[in-house]
Amino acid sequence: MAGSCEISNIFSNYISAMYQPEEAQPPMELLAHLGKEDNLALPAETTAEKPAWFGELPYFWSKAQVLEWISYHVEKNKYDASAINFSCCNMDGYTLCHCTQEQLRLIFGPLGDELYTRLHEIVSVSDELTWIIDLLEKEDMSSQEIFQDSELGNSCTKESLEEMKSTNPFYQADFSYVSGALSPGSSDISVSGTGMSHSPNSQDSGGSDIDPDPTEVKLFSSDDGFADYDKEDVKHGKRKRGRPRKFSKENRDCLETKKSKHSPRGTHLWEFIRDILLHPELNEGLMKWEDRREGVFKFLRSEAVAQLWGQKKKNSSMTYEKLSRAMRYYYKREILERVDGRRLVYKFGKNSSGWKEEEVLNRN
DNA sequence: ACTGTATTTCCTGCTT
DNA sequence: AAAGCAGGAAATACAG
Repeated sequence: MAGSCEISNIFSNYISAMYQPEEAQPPMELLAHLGKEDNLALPAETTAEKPAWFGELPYFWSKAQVLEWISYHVEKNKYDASAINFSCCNMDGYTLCHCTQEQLRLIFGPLGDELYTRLHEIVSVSDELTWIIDLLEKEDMSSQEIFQDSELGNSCTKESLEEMKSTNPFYQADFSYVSGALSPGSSDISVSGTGMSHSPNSQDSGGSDIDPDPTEVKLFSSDDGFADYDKEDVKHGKRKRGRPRKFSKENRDCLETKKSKHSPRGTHLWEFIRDILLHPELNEGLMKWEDRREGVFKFLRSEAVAQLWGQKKKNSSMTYEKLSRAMRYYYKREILERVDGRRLVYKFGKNSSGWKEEEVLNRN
């Protein structure tokens, strides 16, 4: 029930971390000046504490929110607003998100680069959380037992889902389920109060995780990373990363319908793992800290995490076995340290970062 | 074109 | 017996 709210909060917190509270006050006088254009007036209450764009995906920003966000950065950077061609600022968030860096530079001058960077920081945050959305959707759908034939990968259901995705113009933003744009009545998309329905088997008992059927996750493998969307199709002739798989008949059938996939660089496995751990309200049941201070953590639902990683990399055949091999490579690089004798338990090493409580708090 | 990185995939053997 | 761990080997996409 509280799922969508929780994600909204998470997103809001992310943005809060990016924009420190004391700086988050948009300059009222500037806003008033900018707001003279017809439909750009800002609701006063939205600027009283947090800007109107706070906690909402850029894709869904209204023209006013876009303007407010721009104003915030004008003020923050002490930029001479007279150099800006305000006639070009009358755009909503969706339009803004599709502006190239050059376009923004054209409109905002040198500030355009800053705006482009900041905007894509926010967008990348939403992209980082894609897996959470996917998971929530998956959990919810499985709870509704819609995909009873997951073992066989019911193609009709798959297709209808894909169609559902493609007809949703905001699907690629991946937050369409959680933003305010979602109708309150659609709470069935969200999950139970635990963030995820807790599997009775997900207890801390040696990692025997009964996960949803991997094929079920396949059905939901989303194409995150809107920027790379089109490139995938162009490159469909390329082979998949890694050693070629030995094809069993089962695998052949599975792969025949699989899209070409490779993931853009940017998020490493250990960062992905770290990010799961940093969101306890969402990762409940997937992973947990064993010793927060020391960076010791444990997989509770190893296969589910592997599937999520696979989803992120557009690789539906990811397993914990493969994921764990990649994890073991981190020992040598001291990104992870060995924890002997404890199954599914790892520890962050000195070459990892961003997981310590101080680092998380100072994240800016 | 080449090289290094970061996986991905498969494998054998061992441990829990 | 099954699951997980360890680590070698090979393959690959991608960035520089």
